[in-house]
Amino acid sequence: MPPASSSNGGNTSNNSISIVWFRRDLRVEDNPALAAGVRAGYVVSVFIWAPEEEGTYFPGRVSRWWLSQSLKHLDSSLRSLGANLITKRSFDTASTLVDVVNSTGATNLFFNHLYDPLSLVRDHRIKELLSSRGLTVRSFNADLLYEPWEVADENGCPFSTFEPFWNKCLSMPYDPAAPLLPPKRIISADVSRCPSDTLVFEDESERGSNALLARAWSPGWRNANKALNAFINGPLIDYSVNRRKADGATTSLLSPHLHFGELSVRKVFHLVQIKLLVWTNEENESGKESVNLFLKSIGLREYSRYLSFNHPFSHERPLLSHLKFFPWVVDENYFKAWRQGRTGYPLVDAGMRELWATGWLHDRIRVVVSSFFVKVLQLPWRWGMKYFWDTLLDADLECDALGWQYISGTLPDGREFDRIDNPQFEGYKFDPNGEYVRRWLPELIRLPTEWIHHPWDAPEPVLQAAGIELGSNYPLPIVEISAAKERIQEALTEMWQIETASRTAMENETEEGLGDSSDLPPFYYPQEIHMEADPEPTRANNLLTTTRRYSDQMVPSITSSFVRNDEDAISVDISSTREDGRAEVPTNVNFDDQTHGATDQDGAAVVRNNAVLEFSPARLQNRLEFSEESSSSYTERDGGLVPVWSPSNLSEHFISEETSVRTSAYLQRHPQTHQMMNWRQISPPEKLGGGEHIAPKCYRLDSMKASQNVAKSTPLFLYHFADSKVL
DNA sequence: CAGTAGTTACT
DNA sequence: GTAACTACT
Repeated sequence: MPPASSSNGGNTSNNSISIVWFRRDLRVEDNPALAAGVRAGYVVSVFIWAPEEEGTYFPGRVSRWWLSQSLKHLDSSLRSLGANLITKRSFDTASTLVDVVNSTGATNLFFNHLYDPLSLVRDHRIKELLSSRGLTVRSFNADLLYEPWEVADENGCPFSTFEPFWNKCLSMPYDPAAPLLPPKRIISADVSRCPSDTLVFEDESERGSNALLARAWSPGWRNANKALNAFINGPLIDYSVNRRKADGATTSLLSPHLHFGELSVRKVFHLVQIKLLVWTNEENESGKESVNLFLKSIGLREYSRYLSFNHPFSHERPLLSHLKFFPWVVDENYFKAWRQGRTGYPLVDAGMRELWATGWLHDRIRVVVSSFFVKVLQLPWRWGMKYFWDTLLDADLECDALGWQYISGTLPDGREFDRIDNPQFEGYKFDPNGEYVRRWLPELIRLPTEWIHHPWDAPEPVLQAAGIELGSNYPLPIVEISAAKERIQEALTEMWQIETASRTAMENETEEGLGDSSDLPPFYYPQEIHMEADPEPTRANNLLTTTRRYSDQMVPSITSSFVRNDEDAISVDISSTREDGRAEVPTNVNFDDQTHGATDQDGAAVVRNNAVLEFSPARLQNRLEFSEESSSSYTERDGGLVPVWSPSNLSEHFISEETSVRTSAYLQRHPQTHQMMNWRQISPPEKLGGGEHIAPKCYRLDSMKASQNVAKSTPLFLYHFADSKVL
């Protein structure tokens, strides 16, 4: 049992022991949790590695590599300040934290907020658990300019589109908190009874590929600052001009640093603002435009957290459900061709090869390949998002969910669904000279620029001269754009039919509840995910060969995932090893076996091999203890802010909220879809009574009315600060 | 002013 | 490639 905290008055005395729990805030500068720990006295810095808790979103190889490097960097910084980083391998973060409390005598726990759905639940649980054990638990904003609950419209409701959200952020009455300097020194607590585990982030097969990464990237918060300075004093001024070039380092390249919190976004914001002032004085219009565009991309990152916080299922469920019945193409061969860069569209293929080889992709090209995935191949977007998650160096659940939802047309302000971007035209836009394509598709290296983005149109002699045999050493288009357009229209027709049938079924349904729980079918993701074919185009043939090269970029298999179970028993079975040679997170690490089978009351979880995370709203709801309270005292800037979940009925609010979100242009052109969906969703059948007369009210497309509906609808999560009880 | 050419597109 | 918006004749 930990020593009970004697001072619960809110002011931690200056000689108490604090755990500073590092997560995705791997820096000593502008780290409010660390600063609070230093202020309070003795510090135990701890990082807990519990990837199994992430379920499906188990970090990919390159992401794990970055993390391992970043932790080394942080550890050396902390050591030079006086306190090393304790690293723990865990299968249950909460019980590991309790262990750390017990072995160090800590009375405070400080950490910085995260906004992904898993963290929201876990952190809330941990706060409850440790508070109940007498600890002072305080959490801070280190990841955002403004906390999600600080940014609301004039009615106090969350925004549902980006533009007004970002305008509001830029015109807040107070500036984002000024960045904190690093502590001058840290007084370490006695951690002799709290030894570190050796964390293993790569296995043998991954080592070679990872060594290459170090040539291109330098993780760590000091390196992040260098990269920031280099960008601000270099490419930033030409950002507006250069950002459309697929090739070359004209973007900031800061996203992996930001993902792991090596860089404070508030510091980025402040430094960039200074440039804006300078260029405004100099009347440098393109410089100003560049800054505003770059800030907008910072804003999109903010918005991704904002969305995730307000709609914690945005990574697995469309925000607008008007495509709920869309018949996606469930074709693993298409998926494979896309991953391997063998679709026959040079810009798409070049992008996929680059991603595969480097873990990096220019923002434009991400749009191109994901749009192709959703619109041309019509594969389920969550496959694509998962693949991005597994392969991107800056894989970020919130950002990627936002991106894929945008591409898929399931955001209120997204693009229309039935618009297909043509990679041929995008190719000449983003890669006018074909340099990017030739770099990643050497088989096309001798093809003239005139044909580089549409080799299928090239005359036979040209192809011959270039050494290209379509269908042999470079594929013909896997799907024609015109065929994709037709298929989209057919599929939409089919979707409306299914919807109508479903609505009819609902009308005849006497029992309630069937509809909502079935909204989210278990996430099926193809299991055989490797990069099988040899990526080197000179040797590649058109067939999807099955030569396996495990040493290269692989998508880690879903070896084990948490499945939230309805029973409150935990059975952890991590040890069962895989027979095949797939990449997986190594498990040969030191960990305490007693955490292994630990039971706790609400984190019920079962690890099953090859199980896929199922994390449905209904189940989440069951897991949360909702608070009755709500509060509007959002004034406190930091410290003690722990979001508390408080809706009465999660799924109901979520769905009714969907209906009031401003409709997209697509819906305006297809009102019948919208009408049906809303009609169905707005209230369960048994409350409908007459039915007919309720429907028209709910799908009114008048945007003013719609925004009022947003305003009136109960927010999905009413967060408030429960810390008055604790501090 | 209408019509046309040129441009830019997006979370 | 299409839509939507600018600037110019």
